[in-house]
This record gives sequence, structure tokens and C-alpha cells, in this order.
Amino acid sequence: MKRPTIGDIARQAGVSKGAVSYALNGQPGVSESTRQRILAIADEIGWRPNSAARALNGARANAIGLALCRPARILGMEPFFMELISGLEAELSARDFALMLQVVGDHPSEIAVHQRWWGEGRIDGAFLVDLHVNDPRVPVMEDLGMPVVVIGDPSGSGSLMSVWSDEGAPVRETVDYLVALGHRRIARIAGLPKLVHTTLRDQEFGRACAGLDDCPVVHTDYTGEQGARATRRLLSSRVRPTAIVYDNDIMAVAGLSVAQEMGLTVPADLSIVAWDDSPLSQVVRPPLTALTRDIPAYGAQAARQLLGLIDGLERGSHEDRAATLNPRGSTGPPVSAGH
Amino acid sequence: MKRPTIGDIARQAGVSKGAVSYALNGQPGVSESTRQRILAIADEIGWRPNSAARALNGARANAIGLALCRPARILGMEPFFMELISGLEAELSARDFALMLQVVGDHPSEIAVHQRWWGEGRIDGAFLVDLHVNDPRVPVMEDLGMPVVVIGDPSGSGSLMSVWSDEGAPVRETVDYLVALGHRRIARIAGLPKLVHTTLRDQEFGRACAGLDDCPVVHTDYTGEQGARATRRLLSSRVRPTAIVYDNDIMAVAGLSVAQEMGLTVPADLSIVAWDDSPLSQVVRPPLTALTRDIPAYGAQAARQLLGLIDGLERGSHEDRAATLNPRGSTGPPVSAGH
DNA sequence: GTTCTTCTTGGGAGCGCTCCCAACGGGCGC
DNA sequence: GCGCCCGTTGGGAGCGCTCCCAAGAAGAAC
Repeated sequence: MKRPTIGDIARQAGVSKGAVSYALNGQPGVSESTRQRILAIADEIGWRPNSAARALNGARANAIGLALCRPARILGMEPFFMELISGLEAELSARDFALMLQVVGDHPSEIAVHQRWWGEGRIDGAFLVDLHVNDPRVPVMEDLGMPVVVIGDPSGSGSLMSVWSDEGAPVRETVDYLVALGHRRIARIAGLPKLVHTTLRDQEFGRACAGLDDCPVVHTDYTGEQGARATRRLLSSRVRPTAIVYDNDIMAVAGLSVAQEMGLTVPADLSIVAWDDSPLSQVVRPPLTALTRDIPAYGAQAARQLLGLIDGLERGSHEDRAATLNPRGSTGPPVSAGH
Repeated sequence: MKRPTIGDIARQAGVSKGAVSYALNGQPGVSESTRQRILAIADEIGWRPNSAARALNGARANAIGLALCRPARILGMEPFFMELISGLEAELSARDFALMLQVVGDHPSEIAVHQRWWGEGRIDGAFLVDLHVNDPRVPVMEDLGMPVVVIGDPSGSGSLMSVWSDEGAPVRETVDYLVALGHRRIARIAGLPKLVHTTLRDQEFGRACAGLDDCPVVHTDYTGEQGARATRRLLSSRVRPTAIVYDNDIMAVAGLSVAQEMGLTVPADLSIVAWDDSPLSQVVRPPLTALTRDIPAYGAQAARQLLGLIDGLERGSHEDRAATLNPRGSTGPPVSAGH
């Protein structure tokens, strides 16, 4: 049950290996009639190119690396990654590129995995996600000379190409909207403070809230538990916020439960905004006002950029569309502000 | 910036390529002193094995294939897959196996992807998930001769090895529990009727409900929307059920919202059970009674089985632990049954 | 018919690695 | 001191493919 090789085809067709190679790759060098005959035989005996042999000749690996450095627990919970991956896939599979996926524990092992894959010729490029402030992966990847696309803000991605969306505008849009509704005390329950996009949102939030009353920011690890705890603490303070903006939908849903548990009505007593939309936000009562983004499209764009980079087309970084506010039932004027 | 090869090492060490190969692979054939010298040089010049060259000699690809045939939309929503993947990964990465992931649109293209990967020597084996009734992938994989582990019930996996958990016991446990609480009208909002595990649960549900009042089963596509719609329809019927068992947590959460929207109190007017637990079920009010399963452990077991199969160890299929009922606030005695 | 050009074809090197085979050399038994 | 065995080493074929090079054939121009 040995796999047929181009040698077998050549023998059957009565031509040389070279001719078969040209015919199979659509290259000039063989006549059309010979090509057809070779293709027919190849098809008949079920020939498949051996990627190893191709790779040995300096060809592409036709695979992209993605090492995810997140605890499995969080990974399983957040729709973001699966949506991102399906977006990446849509573009990659159209070009017959596979995705090499590996969950790693920390940055050093993520770096090691990338070095190994690249060194062994298993991948043609890689994505970097969840950019940290002063991310150690960036300088290593810059040195490695491997095509890399950072999915995150260019401020932290060094000389690497990045695909990002503006974090500032959605923050401003949200705060302005809440202020227009009459809110003066807006809190933000944020994600990991180490992440670049968290700090960017923090800064913009601080600026957008200038002139308002106390606008606290609490950092969490994105889990529902921490989102619930932070919410409980905020709502127990003497001057509780009338609106909370969450950094993901999981925490927003958890926060909604806590508010209802504490006897508050949403949105009358508390308005809630979730960053990143998902079916989850629409399924709870009231459905959550959310900052919606087309994550699969975002991933697809990143994949296009990386494939371009691999092809040697030197296009620059790409700014994707920013998230836009999608008001639903969880936001409204605060009862106290009866204007 | 060419990558060093064993030829370079051999030249520097003043030995032959053969000796280097033996030294690097920990095989007998070189003296310990030579081995050490070679390893030192290899380390110094940063040598990495070229996987393509290795694969060319019939070696492993050190990668496993997983083609997911689900719309991206559902994929992004269900925690199940990411948890499964992180479980697979935990075991695979420990053995330095990578996961080749590809999202495909239908079974024919999933089959094509597997054939290509296997034919091209890119993978050493593959997982099959979401087993359908009379699944067309099974006979193809049997013919292909590739190591495959089916993550699903052995009744549908032909001669392929499978890793599964009993679907019957959890159904019985759930129905018995609800009956003990006093419920007589229990409904089931199920997933896709094409899937093997759906039909198994359906059958068992039918048996377990024997002797009870009307116990309808509604099939959906696992989305929150369809779960909500099915719930609304059931609760609008003249004799509405006092308990609903959902096939995933997304639909259970959606169903909870619908019930509350319709002015029903959970669990007094309606008890809710979710199949497959996740933080989501614990975050809503009341927290959902759920059939809990350790999905990462399930995935890890599947990975172990597949790696064993690849190594030629012929262990049989493996039955994993069945899901167990984890009662929370969403179940209780129906108000009508004041016993 | 001859020469030149152009298209087609066969031959073969080389990619980096593994592994078989033969040669070499030192330690041992006699 | 001689021959033998075994541990060590060098040499080299071969994995399946790509691509360069040269040779052959066919057609055009004279």
C-alpha cells in the first residue's frame, strides 16, 4: 500500500520525472498533450504530493503557527478566540494553509514553540495575540526573521506588522453615550492590566471621563467570577456608579446577575455595556448594550496580511474597523437624573 | 542566514554525517565523548532538525489533524470545543505533537482535507468529532488506514477506535431527579437530530419518561435563538412542561431568559437543566442545574488513545466518565405539585 | 538540403536526514 | 605475537521532489 510517486507516473507515462514535475505543477516545459496524459495517470493512480519532499526543496510548509498563551479555562469561555480562529481559517484554508495550534503556559514556552516550528520548517509564519506591555515575544520574533503578524496595537508591536482596531473611539463613543443619557458616575471593569489594549482603553477612559464624578477602573482576569466580585464591590460602595462598562461579555453577564441579585433594576438603577458582542449578550434579560466588532473579519484580515507578507508583498500594518456601540436594553437614563 | 545542517556539524566536529545523526538521536553507534562533542557543537551553532527531511525518511509528522465541520458561528459560541481542544493540546504538546486545525464547510471537504493531510504526510492521525448517524467519514477513514480516534459513541464509529461517555445514565439520572421532585411533564430541547449522541439521548429520554405525562422533544441547531424559540413555543402550549432539559448551556440560558420574560419564576414555575456545564451556567440567576463533565480530561484521554494507536499499541476503545448531575438553583419542585 | 531557432524531453544533482555497510582499530584470549 | 571480536567511525545510497542543463526533434529561413 505504498504511495505512488512521480517516479511511478513517469514510468507509466514513459517520460522522465522532470517532465512529470512540470506537468503536475502547471509549469511550462511540457507540451499540452503530454501534460494531459500525465495528469490523467496521476489522477488514476491517486498520486498526492509529498509535502515533506516539497518542503525539502525550500518550498513552503503551507502552515501558520498560533501559540495561545492563555489558561485553558479562560480560552474555553471566551467566544473571541474561536471566532478569531474561524476568521483566520476562512482565509487560510482558501489558500490551502493549515493552522498549527498549540496552547502554551507562558511566554518563554510560546517563544520556544515558535522557534522550534520555524527552525524545523514547519510553518511559514505566525500570529502573535494578546500583546503585553513590553512584550518579550516581540524582540525575539524580530530577530527570528519569520513573517509575523501581531493581532494587536502597533504601539507595542515594534517593527512587526500588525492588524489592529482603534480602542479609543469605542471608549469615547460609549462614555459620551452614557453621559448623554445623564450618567455622571461611570465605572469600568477591565481585563488584565498587562495587556496593551487594556492600558489603551484605561487611558482613553480616563480622558473621556474628565469632568465627570468619580470613574473607577477595576482590573480582573476576564472571568465571570472576578467580574461578579468587582461588580458587587462597586455596587456596595456608598456612591455607587450608575453605569458600568465591562471589558468582555462574560463579565458583563456576571455583573448583570449581581445587580439583579442585589435588587437593582437594569437599566433604571444600573446601565451595563459589554465590550465584544456575542450571542450571550443578546440572550440575557435585558439584552446587553455592546461594543460590536466583526471578529471573524478581523481574523481574516490578519490572515490576509500574513499571507501577503509571506508572499513578499510588503504591505504595511492594517487598521481594522473599530468596534461600534450597539445599544440594547441594558442602558438607559439613570433614575436619579430625572431631566 | 542559512540554517545549519548536520553536514555543518560534521565538518566542525571532524566526523561524518552518519555519526552526527546517531549522536543527535541518542542512538548507539557513537562513543559518549564524540556524542558530547557533537551535541555541544549542535547547540552552539543552533542546529534544529528539519522536519521535512526527517519526514522524507518515513518519520512521523508529529502532528494530528482535526477538521471541524461546524459553522463558525456555533463554534465561537460553544465552550465545548475550546475546552476539548485545550484537553487534546495538554496531552499532545507534552509529546511534542502539534494540532493541525481546519474549519470546513461539510463532510465531503472534511474528508478531502484528511485525505490530503494524510496523503501528503502532514499528519500521523486524526480525530473525528460530531459523529453523524451513518456518518460518511467513517468508511473513508477505515479505508484510508490512518490512525483515527472517534470522539463519540462506538455505535456509530464502525471499526474505528472511539472515546465516548455514556449518554444514557445522565438522561436517566436527570429524569429520575426531576420525577422525584414531583415533575410529570418534562420536555427536552435537543440538538441536531443528525448527531449520534442526540439520537441516543432521545431514545433514553423516551424510555426514562415512560409512564409520565407528555414529554415532548424539540430539535434545534444548538443556537440560543432556536433554544429561545423552542422554549417559547413549549411554554405557550396549553399544558406547559414544568421542567425542560436542554442539550447545551447556551440554549438553557436562552430558555431561562424566555421563561422570566414570560413572567414565570425559575424554578417554581419551571425547572431548567443544562447539558454541559460552563461558567455561563453559573453566572445567570438562578444558576443552572447542569450535567457536568470534565471535557478537557475527555480530550486528553482521546489524545492518549490516538498517540497509543500511532505507536502501535492496540488498546481498545475507552469509555470516559459519564456526565453527572450538578443541582443548582434552577431546579426544584413544581408549584402545582404541593406534596 | 543545410543551418539556425525554438519547443520539448531526458538526465541528474541536490535538498537534510536516516540507516545500512564496510573499514578501521584497540583490547582480549590463545 | 597472532588472530578475533566488538565498539566506533566514514562512506554513501536513498527518501520524493524541484529545477537546471543539455540533447533531441521539429519547424522556419535561406
